[in-house]
Amino acid sequence: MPTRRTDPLTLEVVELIGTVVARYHDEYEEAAAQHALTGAQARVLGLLSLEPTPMRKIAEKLKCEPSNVTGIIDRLESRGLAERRPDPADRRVKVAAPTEEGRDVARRLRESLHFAREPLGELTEAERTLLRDLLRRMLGTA
Amino acid sequence: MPTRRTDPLTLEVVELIGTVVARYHDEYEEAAAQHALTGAQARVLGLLSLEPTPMRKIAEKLKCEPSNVTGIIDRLESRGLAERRPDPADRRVKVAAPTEEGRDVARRLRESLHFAREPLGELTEAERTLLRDLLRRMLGTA
DNA sequence: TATTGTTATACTCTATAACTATA
DNA sequence: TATAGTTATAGAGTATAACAATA
Repeated sequence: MPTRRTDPLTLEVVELIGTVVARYHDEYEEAAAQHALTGAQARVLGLLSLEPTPMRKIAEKLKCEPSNVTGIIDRLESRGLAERRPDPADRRVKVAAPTEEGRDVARRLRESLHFAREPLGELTEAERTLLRDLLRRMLGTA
Repeated sequence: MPTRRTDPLTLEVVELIGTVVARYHDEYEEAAAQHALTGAQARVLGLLSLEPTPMRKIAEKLKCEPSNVTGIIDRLESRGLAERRPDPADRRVKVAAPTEEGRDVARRLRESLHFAREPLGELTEAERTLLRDLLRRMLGTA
């Protein structure tokens, strides 16, 4: 059972993490808006650019109901950034995939996400290693 | 001009931060939902519990248009969690303030935000100090 | 004239429930 | 029967524009 700490140091770290979260979120929305995308559209396009994905799977990754994905893909599709493909193995399934333009937008989107890349440039390699290990332990990854 | 790094170490740290952001966001929404609040309502109630705030100021803190705040405060007010008060110094201004029940909900909300408190319990004090300093430098705070 | 808050409008995201076509 | 995706619906957040009250 982990200790629940309320000392000033822990509270400061919590606040710093809150600041990181807020800044990350703001920069993500801003980058999406530069490409006339909503946050949800940008996230889905990012997913698809990694791998064409069935509608249901997209909902799982977004942690939302499958019915919502229909509209998001509709909007990406109407802008020529994504398309629905049949799954030869299961005719119920529709696999959403980025178009060539969609991949291009996703790439430029990724590049405009300076956050946590430029700021990390301020740290030495040893410091980045340290930060990685601390974050891993916080997240229970290692 | 900071260096834009794309080495594996930096990319892993970026991904870890993305994971932190996602987990933080999910836990926040979940905590809000436990009190039948949306994320936006919970954020505003949290603000008000620190200090009664004019509508316009709330919009600035939320980085949204003032017109949106009207509806959010309306919903908090209809649930008896917040109220609008006149500003004696400027009769155009309406100051939103939490009711006693609103303060109580805000307090319980804060307490249910385990994130970044329990995980930090896994770290020693020296490690938390290190993490604080690295985050500060990343954010340009120090 | 400028500012504060509101209203009206339209769009997107969200969950729920009912539907269809496949399996 | 069960599953994948859709449609229909309703609520909430968002931006924009126009408005009333006050400065």
